[in-house]
Amino acid sequence: MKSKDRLPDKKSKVTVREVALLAQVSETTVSRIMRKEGSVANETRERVMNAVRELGYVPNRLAGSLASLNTNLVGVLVPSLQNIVFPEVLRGIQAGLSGSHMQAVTSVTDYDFATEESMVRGLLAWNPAAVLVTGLNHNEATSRMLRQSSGRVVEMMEVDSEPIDVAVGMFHRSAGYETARYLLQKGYRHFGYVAHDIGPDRRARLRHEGMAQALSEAGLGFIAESRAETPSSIGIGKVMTARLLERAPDVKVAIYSNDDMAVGGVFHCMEAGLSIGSDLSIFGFNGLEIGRHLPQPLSTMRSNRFLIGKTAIEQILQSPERPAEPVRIDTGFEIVEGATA
Amino acid sequence: MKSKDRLPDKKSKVTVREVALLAQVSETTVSRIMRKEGSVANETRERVMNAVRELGYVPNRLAGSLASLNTNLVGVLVPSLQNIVFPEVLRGIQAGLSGSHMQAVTSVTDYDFATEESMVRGLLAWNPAAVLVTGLNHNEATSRMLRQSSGRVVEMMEVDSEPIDVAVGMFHRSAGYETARYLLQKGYRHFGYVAHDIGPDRRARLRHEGMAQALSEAGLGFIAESRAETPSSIGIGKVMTARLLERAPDVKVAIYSNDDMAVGGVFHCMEAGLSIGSDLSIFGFNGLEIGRHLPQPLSTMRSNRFLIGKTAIEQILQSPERPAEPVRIDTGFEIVEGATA
DNA sequence: CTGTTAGCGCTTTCAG
DNA sequence: CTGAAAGCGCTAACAG
Repeated sequence: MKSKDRLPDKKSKVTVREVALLAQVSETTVSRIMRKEGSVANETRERVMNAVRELGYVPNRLAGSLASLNTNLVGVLVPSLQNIVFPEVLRGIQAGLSGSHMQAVTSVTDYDFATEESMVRGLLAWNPAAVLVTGLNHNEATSRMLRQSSGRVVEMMEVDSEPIDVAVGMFHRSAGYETARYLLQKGYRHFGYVAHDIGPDRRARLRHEGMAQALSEAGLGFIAESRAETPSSIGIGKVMTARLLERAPDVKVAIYSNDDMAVGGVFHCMEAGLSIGSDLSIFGFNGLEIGRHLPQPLSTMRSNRFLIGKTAIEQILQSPERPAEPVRIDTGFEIVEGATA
Repeated sequence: MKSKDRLPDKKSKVTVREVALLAQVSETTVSRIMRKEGSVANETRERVMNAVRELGYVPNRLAGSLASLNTNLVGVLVPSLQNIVFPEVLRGIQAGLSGSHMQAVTSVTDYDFATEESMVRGLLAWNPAAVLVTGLNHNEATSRMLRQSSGRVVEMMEVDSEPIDVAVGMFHRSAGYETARYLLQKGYRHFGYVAHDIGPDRRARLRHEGMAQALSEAGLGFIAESRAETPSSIGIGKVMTARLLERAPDVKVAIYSNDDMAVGGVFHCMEAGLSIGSDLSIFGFNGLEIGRHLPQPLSTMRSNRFLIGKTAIEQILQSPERPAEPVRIDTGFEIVEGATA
């Protein structure tokens, strides 16, 4: 053993008690100093801080939070980390959190309501200051727990229906509607739809509904739809595009459930020797970085994912209390005019 | 108010006490039942569970963990969520965790040692059963805290040097070396290097060292290097590739710091009308999904990110105690033979 | 500016 | 199989 014997013993835990003893003050004073709250004589503070350093004291938040009846925890539930969308929401959350003393606890539901329920239960057990969940749909038990929980509840990504406390996101139905309107105005008449498994993805379904409505108002509809039974990926986007064109070779523009799928469509066309924009036009959803850098920039609809995460945190930082009426914050969406549609 | 008055009052918190009172048993018994530990009469158990349901009781883990002196928390620290690499590690972690009763608390360091230090301090305050950090390099204070902490410590991603407790990952130096060897064997002699800002990215630096060594052993070296001062992205990969070729038009193969950068290189070539594989060959690192689906599949080196996360969790689940000697677990790497090099 | 006194809600012996 | 008592480590009043 080469370590100096003066190092704190790893066995014996150091608590406020040890620090107080060493610094010759009360535990309260130590606590006050650690929390940077109340006023303390400079001389005392230094004595205590020296003891803290000497002992390598780290306050136990379990005890602190239990005593003060409030944690600095924010529980976060996202459905997936498979594509870059939710990591970007998480980045927004981290950005919003930085500077605050809050800490995020993240779990992944895999788009499954039962999993969501057990994770919400697990999160609430920590008495978080807030819980951020994805979407406005949950099962009965989850909704009840969230409604009854003492902290704030933010439902992220969509504002299409009424939230429990506050919702931050966009209107997916409108996004779908505007997508179809945009393409109709560009003169397209032969529409196809390519999607991942949107069964568990209510927001993708809402967008599809909006598109269908706009088309129907124009006396049109999708000539063909090609839906996978797996989560979205570039690979499955390629496969589903091939399938769409086999089934309906006269499709002139394909709307995709999201950018990952759309990029797959772009790659399919490149390989099949199809000219994108004339043989087949492509429109995505999300506005991911990759779309901007494709040889022909992807036409798509930007969702403001980072902003959603950041705004969600700003909301809960603003007030520890729920508003009298549920609030919806629309982070909007914009058409990204690319070269593929 | 349309809610039934029989619903539990949202104001008054329910604790073991309330449940015990309603079920006519002691708090101890309630606690035992909630923890599924020790033996209880079936009749009693049912009475208690009914009370639990009626009151909507959720045990407070803060109190529980404080009393039992151990949490089911796993603290996780990753440097970034910008590209899909670390989300995939997190997926592995979640996968390893599912079925266990552990919960992950994740934070992002932004490749900054000082940030890492404060986050490690913040995590340790929750008395986690384990902490998973990225990489084997930390600042002095962080290393000390990790060494002295009571739980397990896993250092993820690399095994190039000696860990504190257990390291799970690959040898990045060897990966770089093998990359260059592979390309040398294919007959390449004019090498270029394209990178993001690898200052804070020790693993990318190790790979670069490995490449340089292999080249030097062959009496060669990089003709030109093009390094950005920003994090990796497809966009910056494009820009840096253009810059490399301006500076050194005779480069025949470019090795990239990772796949994001390499995909940018591919897109640059497509736009510039360069034939990939003959005008310029491209080699990445990571083996991301997108590379497999490019019109010409990307030649790259697969890192097993999901496996790293999953293995890290398996290690800490295996034993709550640190091994006598630090352990390194090599998750390996493999050349992915694509069409770009 | 500092200390005293009570808990926070749960788990843990240890008896019965 | 069940309960009583004694904390876990910290913070919140309230005095002084």
